[in-house]
Amino acid sequence: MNPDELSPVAQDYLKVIWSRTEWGAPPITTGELAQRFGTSAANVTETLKRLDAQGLVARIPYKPVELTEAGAQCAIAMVRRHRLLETYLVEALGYDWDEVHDEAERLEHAVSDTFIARIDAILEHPTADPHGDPIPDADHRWAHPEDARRLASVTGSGRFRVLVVSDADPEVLRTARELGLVPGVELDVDAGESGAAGAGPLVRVLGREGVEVPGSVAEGMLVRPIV
Amino acid sequence: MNPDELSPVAQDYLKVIWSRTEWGAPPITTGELAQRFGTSAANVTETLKRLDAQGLVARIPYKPVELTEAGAQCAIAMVRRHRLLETYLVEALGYDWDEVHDEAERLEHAVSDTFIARIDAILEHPTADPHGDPIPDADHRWAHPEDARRLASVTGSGRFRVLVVSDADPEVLRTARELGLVPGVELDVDAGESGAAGAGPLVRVLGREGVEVPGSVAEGMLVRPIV
DNA sequence: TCATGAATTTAACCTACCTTAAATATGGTC
DNA sequence: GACCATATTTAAGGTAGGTTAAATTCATGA
Ligand SMILES: [Mn+2]
Ligand SMILES: [Mn+2]
Ligand SMILES: [Mn+2]
Ligand SMILES: [Mn+2]
Repeated sequence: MNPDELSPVAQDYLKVIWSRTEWGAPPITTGELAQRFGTSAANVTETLKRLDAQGLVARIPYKPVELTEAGAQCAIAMVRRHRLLETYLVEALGYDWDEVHDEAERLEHAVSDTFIARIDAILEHPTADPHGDPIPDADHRWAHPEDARRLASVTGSGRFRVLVVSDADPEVLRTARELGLVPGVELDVDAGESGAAGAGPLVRVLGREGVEVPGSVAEGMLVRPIV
Repeated sequence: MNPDELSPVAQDYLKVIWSRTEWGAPPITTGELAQRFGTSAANVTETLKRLDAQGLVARIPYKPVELTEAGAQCAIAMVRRHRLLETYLVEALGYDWDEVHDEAERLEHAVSDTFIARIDAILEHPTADPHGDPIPDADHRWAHPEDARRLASVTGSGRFRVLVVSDADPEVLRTARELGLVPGVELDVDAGESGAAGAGPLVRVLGREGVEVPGSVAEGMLVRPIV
């Protein structure tokens, strides 16, 4: 099913449900969806019933919701749109990486497949958005590193490369940029035992001073060990 | 009032009501709005009641509808968005002039003021869209030539310059382009008495063969006499 | 096993936008 | 001035996406 036969609300639900499990997290619950969309759990239940009736999610009452194959295909198409748009806003329109998410969140429901194909070509088929999130290609294929983990979950010490910085909170993005923590950067991490709540791990970006990474930033950052 | 506090439906109504009088035509009726949006007259009446309650139109039952000052300001902001987007799609994304209208019709409801300001700067503050329609500036000012008329209404003969080709019908745009009838072009027109219905005036583009312009194209084209 | 608190669903109600069918106002015409 | 065709409005009803409050289910700890 083509995602633009769906309402903007349906498109957003599929995208959020899919994104939840992108890095291996368990499926999303009614309450979490309500929080994410700033709406009531009652409204989420009703909306999930409609998506279930359309064959886009497999809903079991009282359980976290999962996508059907059709729902997943629509979701991936929406994720592709969202991330290509974010990339275009940064590369072609001079947006900062903490400004693009909200704009893309609206544009993704309005652009045509033609528009997406044009910016994909102009950007020369990028494989990651400004935050490091992978961009599925036109055939809905993309590469996810197996050994990604949250910086906040790193214990002990070692050398890592930054993969992704979550675009959910603009403040996290601004802080990360100030600390030099952008996708591709190499880090020496020394995280003690398991990180006291609040304070994050001690991190040294190569060629910079050591800094303590705030918990919120470490929580939103995915890294992979360098072999 | 800022137009993005309004629903897409409200935004489109204001834009269409405003556009109707842009070149001096009388205000638009319920029936014409219904036809334009492909909906029922009953639905138009209900929607106009809501716009009236919001102070955006001054509705007198059974009369053509007119905008309030607040409604006109929103309308102009939407027209500006629409025409800047059309221009950007042609200039930056390689769209053809008969493809941009539908895409802009959706994007205009999704873009932020920031987005509009960026493309306005990149395009160096254009004053006309690809069809020749004037683009209001950020202060909602723009220039309309006084002596514009429909090519279909020209009688006798004379020299004219093409101002605008209507973007309502992509087929008209393709035909106009094939005939060389694009904004800025000079024409020698010989239109006989008042044009038999269907067949349009005889037109000779400077440096080209004389051609008979189809009625639908002559109807959608605004020209001004060259002094 | 069973009581309890939290999460979830159901119920009742709302607005915006859409439909079709029926009623009504309007602008000529005789 | 009454009549008629047409445009418009009103009426009744539907769906998507919201709300709050009440009922229900689930997981869990005593
Ligand atoms: Mn969105
Ligand atoms: Mn992103
Ligand atoms: Mn247009
Ligand atoms: Mn529109």
